Amino acid sequence: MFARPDSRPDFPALEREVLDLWKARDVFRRSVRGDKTFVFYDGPPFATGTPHYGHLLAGTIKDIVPRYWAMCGYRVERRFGWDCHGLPVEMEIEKDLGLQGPADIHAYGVARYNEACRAIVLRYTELWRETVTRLGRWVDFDDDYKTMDPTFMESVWWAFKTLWDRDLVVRGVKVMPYSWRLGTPLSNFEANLDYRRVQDPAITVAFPLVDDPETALLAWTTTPWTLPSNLALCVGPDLSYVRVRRPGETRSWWVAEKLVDTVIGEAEVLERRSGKDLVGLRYEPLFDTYAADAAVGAFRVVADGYVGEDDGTGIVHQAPAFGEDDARVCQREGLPVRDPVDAEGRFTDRVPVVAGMRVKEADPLLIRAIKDRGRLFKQATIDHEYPFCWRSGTPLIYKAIDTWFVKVTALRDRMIEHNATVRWVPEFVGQKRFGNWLADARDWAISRNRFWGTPLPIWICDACGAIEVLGSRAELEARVGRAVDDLHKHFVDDLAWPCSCGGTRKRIPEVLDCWFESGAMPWAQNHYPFERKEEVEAGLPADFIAEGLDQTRGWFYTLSVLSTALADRPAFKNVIVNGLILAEDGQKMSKRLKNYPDPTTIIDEFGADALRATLVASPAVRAEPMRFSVTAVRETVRSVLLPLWNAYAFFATYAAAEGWTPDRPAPDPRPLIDRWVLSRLQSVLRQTTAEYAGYRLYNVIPSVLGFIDDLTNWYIRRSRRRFWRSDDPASSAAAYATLYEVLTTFTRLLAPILPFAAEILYQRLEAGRRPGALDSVHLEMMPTASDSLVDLELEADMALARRLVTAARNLRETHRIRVRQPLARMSVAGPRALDAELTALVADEINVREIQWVADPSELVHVTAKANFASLGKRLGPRMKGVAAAIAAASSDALATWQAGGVVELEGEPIATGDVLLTRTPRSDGAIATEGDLTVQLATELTPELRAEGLARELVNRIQAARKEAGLEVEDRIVLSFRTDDPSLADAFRHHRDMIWDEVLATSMDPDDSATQSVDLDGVPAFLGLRRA
RNA sequence: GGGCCCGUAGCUCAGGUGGGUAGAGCGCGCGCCUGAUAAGCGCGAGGUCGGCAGUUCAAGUCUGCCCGGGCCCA
Repeated sequence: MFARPDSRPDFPALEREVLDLWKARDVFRRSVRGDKTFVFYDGPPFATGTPHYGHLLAGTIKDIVPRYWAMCGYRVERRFGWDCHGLPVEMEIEKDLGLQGPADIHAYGVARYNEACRAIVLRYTELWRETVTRLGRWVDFDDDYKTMDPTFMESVWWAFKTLWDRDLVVRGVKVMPYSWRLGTPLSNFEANLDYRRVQDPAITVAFPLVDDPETALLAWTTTPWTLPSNLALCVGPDLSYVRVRRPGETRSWWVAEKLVDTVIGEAEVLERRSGKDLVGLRYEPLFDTYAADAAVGAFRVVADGYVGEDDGTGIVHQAPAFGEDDARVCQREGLPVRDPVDAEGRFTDRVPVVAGMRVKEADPLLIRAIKDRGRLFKQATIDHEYPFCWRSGTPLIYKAIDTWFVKVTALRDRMIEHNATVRWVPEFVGQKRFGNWLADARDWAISRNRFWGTPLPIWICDACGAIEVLGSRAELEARVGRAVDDLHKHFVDDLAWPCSCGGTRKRIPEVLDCWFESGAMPWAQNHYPFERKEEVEAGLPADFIAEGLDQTRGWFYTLSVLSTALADRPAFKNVIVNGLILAEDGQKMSKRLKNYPDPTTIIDEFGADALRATLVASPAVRAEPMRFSVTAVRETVRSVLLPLWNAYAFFATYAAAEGWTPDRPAPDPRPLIDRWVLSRLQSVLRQTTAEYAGYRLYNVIPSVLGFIDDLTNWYIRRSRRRFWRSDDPASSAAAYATLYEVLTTFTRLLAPILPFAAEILYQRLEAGRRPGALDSVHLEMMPTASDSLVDLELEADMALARRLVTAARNLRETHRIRVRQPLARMSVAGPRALDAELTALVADEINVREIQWVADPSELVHVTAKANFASLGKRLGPRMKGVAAAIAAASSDALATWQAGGVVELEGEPIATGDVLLTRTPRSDGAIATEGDLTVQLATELTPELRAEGLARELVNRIQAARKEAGLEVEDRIVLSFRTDDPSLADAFRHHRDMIWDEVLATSMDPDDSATQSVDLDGVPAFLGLRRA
């Protein structure tokens, strides 16, 4: 019936068998069933590399939670998603094709370029599929979604058009890192790739006041080329500024007070004002480039908190086209963006003195011009870090770029309200991190000057500037009068149509930020609203998503923006956020440094379950960083998988030997220890399912570990005899039925986290061996805890019994008395006496003849009292110290009163038993030990009779060892021989002959001279021999 | 520069709303048990709870500042 298990399980090999079984029986597909729906969204990864531990962790979480709900009767669709567009792909292709930036790409041909991107995007998908599958994650790769699918892109257009119609899209400029060599803006990420230490000019320029030409504001800059575009000067509103005059001069200067020494040197302070009191002062423009803007309020002092006084003058020159803060401040002040620099980084004719020159090359000429105007206060150079284009090696500049924005600021309040309904695990991510991010969310720049992405569906008339936004393929086809099958840039850029004004409507060149696409995934994966309309609307918000902490500003955010904008709902109800996985040395995992083991080698060596359990029991499931180490995986095998296997193997070994089958009834009532383990099982079941349901996966493995200890180190240990050569058929039947019930129930509980181990046990314990068993444990229902089986009093009593055993073992060790040596008695003083059955169990375990319950612990120990600060502190407050001292000095009468549960008055305060903590210390140096409220004493005196029994048990131990050494099977009978010169040992052997024969399965004796194997029994020499009968 | 998280034994980590002598696992040392056996169990050593102030009868826990590490943003 049950097969005898392999003694040494090869988990990776067993797991591969499970994978085959799942595939052959189509278990995943069949597990997607149930009449209630649980909605899961899969965040799409970039497939430009191979999966790493972060993906595996997120993948494990994304597997566990859906498996759990599926076992609770929910239908959980799981579709894999691929993020196909975006810069990472483009960068790889540019490298492959040897292209550098937009000019090269245009020359190469956008169509060929984009098709090259398309071809490479799915390069690693097979590898992903293999790894994710091997991990045991159930997710549908066949019905997946890709952000480059025409249906997906069409839904993205619909989403954009919907935002447009709701007035949530605006056109503006954004100051971005810009490579004039490539003619393109870069992402902040790219700008950070190549910082170099360089020398730049650092000049201080004077801006005389219109109303007082003898007084000038001093501004400092390291980019003189931005000065022709100056439109304002900015001060810190709360900084202190002074007007100073140098000795012997008539002119005076405004500068931050803190910086007078560095900027001016020795000077006389004429006037002191805070920044906000300088606001509104008008000054003479430096160049006449944009002098006309004086009419719209340019060339005056404004204030903003970003201005500091650590360097410069505390007064910052504002060129809104070339600085992000400048642009923000000037926009607020109603000033225009003025940019005299073309796409190649050259000055236009707007600045005649340097027209045609690259901005950086123009610096010296401009400085000269400033000097000629008498406006150069100070010229210096600065040594600092400056960003360079990581591809062309030319310095980057910051430059205003035409950009389309989503008006997140208009959605912010609703997003905050929606976020309050989301269960974040851990909580702080939602409340603090994401909450703060939402609270000062800014408008979202969604256009990219790139190629491989979903084109912005915006057409603009080249004559009148009329804007037309499309939301479907059909609309486009209607405009151009033919079918359009692909919406990528190279298919739609040339599509144009006449405008009512007589001009032509042409598409703008930009594509969408690929984050827009991932945020639109709830709709786009189902081609909403063109298909599956009801399904999508019913599926929002999702019940569950999970990603890494880095998605706070990524997917979590874009999902929230779009679901608020499109549906005015939260995007998800529950989210688990995982932390970063670091290498063992605490550094980031780095392919270059090879400071971490390849995930597949870990899985090949230890199995996917071990990896899953390790990851999911780590701080990474609470969004904290985790140091990954092979040791931890090995430890998981040792502490979780092997004990589990051993428990199964123990059961299967004897069930096979005894021919036990699951249809054998268990007696009612069952023995105490069976009721205990069933109670523990139900308690763990209740606790664990609550953790699953609360998405606190990090609590599951720890609570499971406690039960494994109860099961293997106590239940099975104490029940061994009942499984093998039991002399009590009813007890044996109960033991088998109980352990079977425990193992099969526990298996279901573990199935979401350890899907392979659970399946292995299910196949060996149930499938085909029990009527009604299914094809897979993952088609079973998660058991619900049944309160009727829970006996908390019994659990507490058993816990007390185990503490007694521990204390007794401890005493034996300190007094060097091995457990095989029976002792006459153990005396116990404790909180309560155990019943006869448990007392007998403890006596057997620690090998004493009798356990005596002592009512008055003072026979064994001194009792001293201490104040219970927790109960008294609140009541007494400052009087605590005095009362605590009085309690510590309490009389023996008082101590006795407390022990009896009475109340004693001290310092005018009634002190009850609960207000004190009683400490016991052993009274003599006899074999007494205390642990908390427990005191035990072992009677260590040995009578000849006890000594003889001890020797007999030593002998059994030696014979068993010899049996094993001889390679005998468990059930083999033997012929024994024995010889000793020691009279007491000979006596012990004679006296306990029946017990010894019985234990070692001896059927007869050989002559004494056959005993040749020398053994030592506690210092007593003897010889024994044995052979198979 | 800003937001958030982390800092507890050699290592990896627990330590609701402040309250007893700060715990676990691994590693180390010692011992024990055993037909679940290339396992298992017990005991021990090991700590300025990152630092400094403060609040409090009482701080690993609360507050402030500082130091170190990480993620994200600028």
